[in-house]
Amino acid sequence: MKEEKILRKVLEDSHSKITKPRLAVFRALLKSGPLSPAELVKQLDQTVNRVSVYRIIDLFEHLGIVRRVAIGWKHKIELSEIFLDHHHHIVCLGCNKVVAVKENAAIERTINLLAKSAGFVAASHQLELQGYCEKCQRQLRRRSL
Amino acid sequence: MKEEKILRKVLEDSHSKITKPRLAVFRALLKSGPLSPAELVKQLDQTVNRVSVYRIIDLFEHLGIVRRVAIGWKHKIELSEIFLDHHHHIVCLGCNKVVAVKENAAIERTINLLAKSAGFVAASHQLELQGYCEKCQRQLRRRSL
DNA sequence: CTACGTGCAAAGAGTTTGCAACCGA
DNA sequence: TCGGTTGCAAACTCTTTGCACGTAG
Repeated sequence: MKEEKILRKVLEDSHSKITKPRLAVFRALLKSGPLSPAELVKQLDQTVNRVSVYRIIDLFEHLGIVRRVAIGWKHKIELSEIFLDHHHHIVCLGCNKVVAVKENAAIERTINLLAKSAGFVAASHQLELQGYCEKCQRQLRRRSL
Repeated sequence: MKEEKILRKVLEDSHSKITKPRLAVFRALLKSGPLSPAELVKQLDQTVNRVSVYRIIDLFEHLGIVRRVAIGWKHKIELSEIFLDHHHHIVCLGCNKVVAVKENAAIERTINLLAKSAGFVAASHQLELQGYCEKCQRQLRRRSL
């Protein structure tokens, strides 16, 4: 339970209380990965009130515990890089599976150059990929025979 | 009015009618760039009904006339690559200005490699940057003196 | 004990649906 | 003319706000 220790420390440091609803939201995200607010609400139904989920997301976002990411064009909540490595998402167009891909130096370099070409200094970025996972690639090949 | 000709052709080819509301939505996007559904509704208030705006967005999306992009964690509608070059967005953290940056080969190559490292074949991608534009960079420097 | 956090009720956005009237081909 | 399209009313979903009660520190 190393992650939960970090959570407790962040909450304490900001003089926020460690409550059951907050732990429940955190655990749901830790277990299930990126979830939309609605999915979080549904998953915690009977445990945490709808409204509290929204308020906890807000708090967590301000404290840097979670961040909002775009999956497709909808946004989801996921634990921030305090808990997870800097990564991006690739969504399989065949089976909708979401896989995390680790950030690497090449990407970072290329992105900084891209920003520079527009006269910008890059501060942060998000990248989202769509493609086909190995399993779905095989299925596609079989179908096209 | 070259773009409008393309629009007319796409609508005709799909046996959809060329109507005033549809032209109005298209022109708003052409003039203003990425807009959220709500912004579109507001901009077209008194011209096109709220509900019709949503239906037109839907139609345009299915016909590939527009696509939904994540700006911040909210989504906006923008004309698709039939009308615009493949590009990404960089948002200035100082003044919120959104600038389009053109796609280049280096990015594409790096992204394909990234997908490959996860066993995926990349089909498409979106990249969103945040940073500081030239003007805001200068202001930051001045302030920190 | 006290202030912060939660749940409930209800208000407010944003989005969708059903239906009659309208209009582009 | 006629079927697709629009506008209006209303339903529905998602998110925010106000307030009294509960609870962590």
